[in-house]
Amino acid sequence: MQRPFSDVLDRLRGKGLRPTRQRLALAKLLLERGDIHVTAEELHGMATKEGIRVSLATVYNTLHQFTDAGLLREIVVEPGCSYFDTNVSDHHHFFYEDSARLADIVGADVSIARLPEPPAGMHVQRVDVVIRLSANRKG
Amino acid sequence: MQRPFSDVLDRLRGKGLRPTRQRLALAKLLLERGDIHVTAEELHGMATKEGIRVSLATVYNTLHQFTDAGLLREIVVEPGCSYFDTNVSDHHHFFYEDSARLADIVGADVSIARLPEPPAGMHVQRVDVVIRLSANRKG
DNA sequence: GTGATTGCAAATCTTTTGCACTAAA
DNA sequence: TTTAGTGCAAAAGATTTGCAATCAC
Repeated sequence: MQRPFSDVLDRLRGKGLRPTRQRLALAKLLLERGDIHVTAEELHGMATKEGIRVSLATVYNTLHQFTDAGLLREIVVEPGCSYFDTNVSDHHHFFYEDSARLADIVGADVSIARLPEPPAGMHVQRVDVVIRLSANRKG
Repeated sequence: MQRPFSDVLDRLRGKGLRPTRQRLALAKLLLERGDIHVTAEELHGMATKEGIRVSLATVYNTLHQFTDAGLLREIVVEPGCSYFDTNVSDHHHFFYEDSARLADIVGADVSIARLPEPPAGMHVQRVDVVIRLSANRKG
């Protein structure tokens, strides 16, 4: 599952994104560690922790460039904060309301039996399913 | 479907919300005109247009009080802006990405065939399905 | 070199909050 | 009266943008 460094570089190049120091470092953080969901703030924190110097503005810009390039998927489940998902395949999410965490649902575990016809002149861009979870009351 | 004024008043009272001039006016705007989806800014605009003087801060507070009381449902589909839905029954949404509009999907038109088991100690609070639509390319 | 990218700080946008004032019960 | 609710302006977050400095090619 782990891809070699040169692959990240190629993936950026393949999308027409110049592989700058910052983009490479962020791409490695994001794409070489399985499926994760991060906010811009969190990714900035991860970078800082690893000694990568990058501004928060660049993190935001980079996340959106990666999203536009199809390397990430943006998910909004709560007001005031976007998550970015490194899993860009067709899948849905659990959202833990108590901890504000997202988790992927294995594709086959949710299936939509019937989809309504999209209105005339429209086509379906994407279907998002979010299952919101709370902790059971103790006792 | 249209309920009389006194009913709005009773609904507020029933929820323990003191029926102030502002709350009554906003409740009438929201609850006496079928199913709608509004942002705080839009509702404030609607109120202003009808000559109802109410501050944007009060609109925000009121929307959240109504949501907590179960009179509205909050929906987030894009970063930086919440919608409030007057339809609080179980249903899902179309989201028109081009115009940033929401529309209800009739309940029976979407059905989820299989739901994954919620993780241990968790229960499902709500399932949100958003079908994102774009206009077809002309030509 | 040259144009794309970055960093910073300032700007923007949505939403929340503190607090004196007003109104409902 | 007494307490909840309102308005305003200021604060708080998340995100974006302008622009000079820097980097990839």
